[in-house]
Amino acid sequence: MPEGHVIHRLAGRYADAFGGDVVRVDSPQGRFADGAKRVDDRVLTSTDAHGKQLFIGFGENGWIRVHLGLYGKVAFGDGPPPAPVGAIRLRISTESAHAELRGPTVCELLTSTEKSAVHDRLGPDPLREDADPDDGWKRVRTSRVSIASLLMNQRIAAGVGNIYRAEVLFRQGIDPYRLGRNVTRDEWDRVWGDLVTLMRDGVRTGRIDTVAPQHTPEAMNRPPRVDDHGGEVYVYRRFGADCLVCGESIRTDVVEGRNLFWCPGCQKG
DNA sequence: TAAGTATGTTAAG
DNA sequence: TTAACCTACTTAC
Repeated sequence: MPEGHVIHRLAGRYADAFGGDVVRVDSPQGRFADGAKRVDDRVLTSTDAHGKQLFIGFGENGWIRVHLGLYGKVAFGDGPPPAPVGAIRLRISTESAHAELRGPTVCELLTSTEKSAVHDRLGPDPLREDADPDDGWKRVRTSRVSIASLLMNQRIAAGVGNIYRAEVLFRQGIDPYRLGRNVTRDEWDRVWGDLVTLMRDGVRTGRIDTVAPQHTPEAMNRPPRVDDHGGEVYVYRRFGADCLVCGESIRTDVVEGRNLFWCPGCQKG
């Protein structure tokens, strides 16, 4: 279950396991059988990640685009692949390693032109070197939509999902219902900078911790809750519990179809 | 055994 | 705005 950090991590894992190798590609479940056939026994040349999109490159033969959606998962293992268990959409393997993809929203083979079109409809990704936060700010500064809605928009900050949305707004003390046009440039810069820090940590650790020691705000002097996803968070899924900083009761609402969590005490105005 | 849940997106109404 | 979709796992009955 993935926000951008998971996807960038996967790009690294695929590259480490298979980069430069001739790989077997198939689709035991069958739904990617045609695409798999076209890159089977080819060299896996490179990988790329932009927001929640993962790209696995096969040189002139194109790119596999994967979007995990809500449920998608990849399981890596050493050695040749075992007999398939469950619905494996995409399996990549050599004699020394294998990777099994289950449950993605998207798994398709693209040309490089089609891949470019995907990049074009995504905004800056805090995890990419080429990201320009001004591209997101241009949309935020004039928007009559709430910042909580805007942070779900992949054209504004690609890779941000429901946990990062809730936690970054909490850390920056911003009311999630504040309209984009009422967010200051300084606040946006701080939100962006915090996303860069948090998401880089996420790539390194494989989970979302909002309290890594090097950037813990002084006010956050109590330990966060360990969420079921394995990360340590302050507001995500803590509905009804006391805020770990100010003690007020954490609230929840559905915004952009997703459960938003925030602290009415820490996030005013 | 059935229902509910999940870090997401798209298409139909 | 709502429903549909991809899968596996947990909880309720």
